[in-house]
Amino acid sequence: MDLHLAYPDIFSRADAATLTMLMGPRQELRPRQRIARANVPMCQSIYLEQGFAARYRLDRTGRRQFLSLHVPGDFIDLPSLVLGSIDHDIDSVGTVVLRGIAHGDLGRLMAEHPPLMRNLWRISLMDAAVHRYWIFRIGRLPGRARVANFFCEMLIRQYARGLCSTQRFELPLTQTDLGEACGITPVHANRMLGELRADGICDFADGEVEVHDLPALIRTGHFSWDYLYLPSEIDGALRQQLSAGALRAAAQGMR
Amino acid sequence: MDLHLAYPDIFSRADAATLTMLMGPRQELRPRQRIARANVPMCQSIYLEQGFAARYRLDRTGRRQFLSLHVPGDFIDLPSLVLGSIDHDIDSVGTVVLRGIAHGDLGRLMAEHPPLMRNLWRISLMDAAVHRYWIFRIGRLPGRARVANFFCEMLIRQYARGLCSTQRFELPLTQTDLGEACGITPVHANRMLGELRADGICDFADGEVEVHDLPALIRTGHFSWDYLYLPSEIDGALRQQLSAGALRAAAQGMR
DNA sequence: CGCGGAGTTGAACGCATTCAAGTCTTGTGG
DNA sequence: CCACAAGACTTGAATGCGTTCAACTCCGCG
Repeated sequence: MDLHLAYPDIFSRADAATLTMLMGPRQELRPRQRIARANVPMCQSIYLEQGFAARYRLDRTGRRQFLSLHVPGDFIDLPSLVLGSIDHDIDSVGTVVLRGIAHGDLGRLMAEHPPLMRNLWRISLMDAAVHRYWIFRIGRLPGRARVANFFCEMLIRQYARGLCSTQRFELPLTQTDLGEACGITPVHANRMLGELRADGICDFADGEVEVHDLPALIRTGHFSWDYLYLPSEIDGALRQQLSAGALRAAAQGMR
Repeated sequence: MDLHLAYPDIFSRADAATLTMLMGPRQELRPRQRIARANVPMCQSIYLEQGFAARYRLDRTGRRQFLSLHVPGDFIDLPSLVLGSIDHDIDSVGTVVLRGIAHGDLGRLMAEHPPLMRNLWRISLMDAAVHRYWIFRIGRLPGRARVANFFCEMLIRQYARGLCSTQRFELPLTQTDLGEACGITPVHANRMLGELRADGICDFADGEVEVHDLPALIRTGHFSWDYLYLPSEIDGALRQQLSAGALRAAAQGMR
């Protein structure tokens, strides 16, 4: 995943090329490896070229709560660039490919080229909007809607990068991981998945979600994607797909 | 609350003075008034000179989920400076005093004085760290611990600004608001407060929290403040207070 | 072959919600 | 000045969603 493709409205091709020049070598990590550690001073930020990565905090009993889940193409660990370190751990979820960018290089580049700083800031703010939506999801939605809502986010974030269609997307989590993302137990996650499957809404297996009825998934999850700040073309494409799907469904219903 | 006092490690006295020059007139709002609206283009950011303000999202049934609660001295609505608008509403909680800073003025100032941008970015990142901790609180802690944990955050954020001692602090919320912050019902919030009171830990009434046993409050809330990125003097002062309190408690226990 | 992790399912329990009633305070209008 | 309405707080009782405990299957791997 190339930086310009990942953030088309943030990095021009030229900016993306400059940043890519500064990146260190590709580094592959296996599942459940530590990417960044809490309270350890960092000297580089990380670009998640392939794969998924989870930020999480442990509770007293040692169980994880995911704080966010990064999808391929995310520029992660920007907080450490400005704050020096982070307050939580980040692990790979599934196999990942990372590339580091030294804080020093980024600092020099931002000094020469100030708009870059604003662009990176913008990415941080979009991440923060996602954090806030997670608070809403976990605080207000019942388990079934939580899972559906989470799937919607993962679908649309990947769709926006051209990584999937609206029928199927990658999500290399175990059911336990899914529970840790949604704040429910693995057993309950399993049951909610069973319901979504039985209702013909979607099917989660083998690290993939197959979406059978996207409008129903969105409805069940009480989802709206206003918080994702999608480029307007993508937003338009999505709306079109959905209304086309609705028309098709209505036509089928009329037969 | 002066900007330098609110962010001593971010804004020097000189920077704070410059920014304060740009601020519009003080504006007082009564409780539960709209400060910023979702999806409406903003042309100014807001400094919360006095009082409390809540970001929230409504669920389908019209109930609010707080996404964050700003305390006096917070620079709020920085997201709108970079993103243009926000995806949720912000209301006053209790009476507030606001001062606006035009995005245009901020933009010019950042252009002349690049370090300022990094400092504002830093504030955004500290806010994001708080968001993440809210996910943890709501996702992993049972009701009683959630309330205690939330109180700890409110205490320490205000303590760090010199707004309170560790014995008592302002929190002009109703029990319903508290429930909306912690993701529980008003009735349950009431019961958890009753337990904390009965256990001699703290007492929440009339918009104030009286802390009777801070170590117990922290323990009950499974709280740690690593995510608040406090200036080291403040962090040190807090640790000292706590260990002094523990020693005093131990001495009393030995009598 | 046997181990361990992931997924599945049943049953009992319990935390939190919901519904409901009642108190108290505050502010407003008769 | 009092009556009354509205909102905040409190408490009880019933319900139910989600957790916990437990058993069992399936699959990949040593």
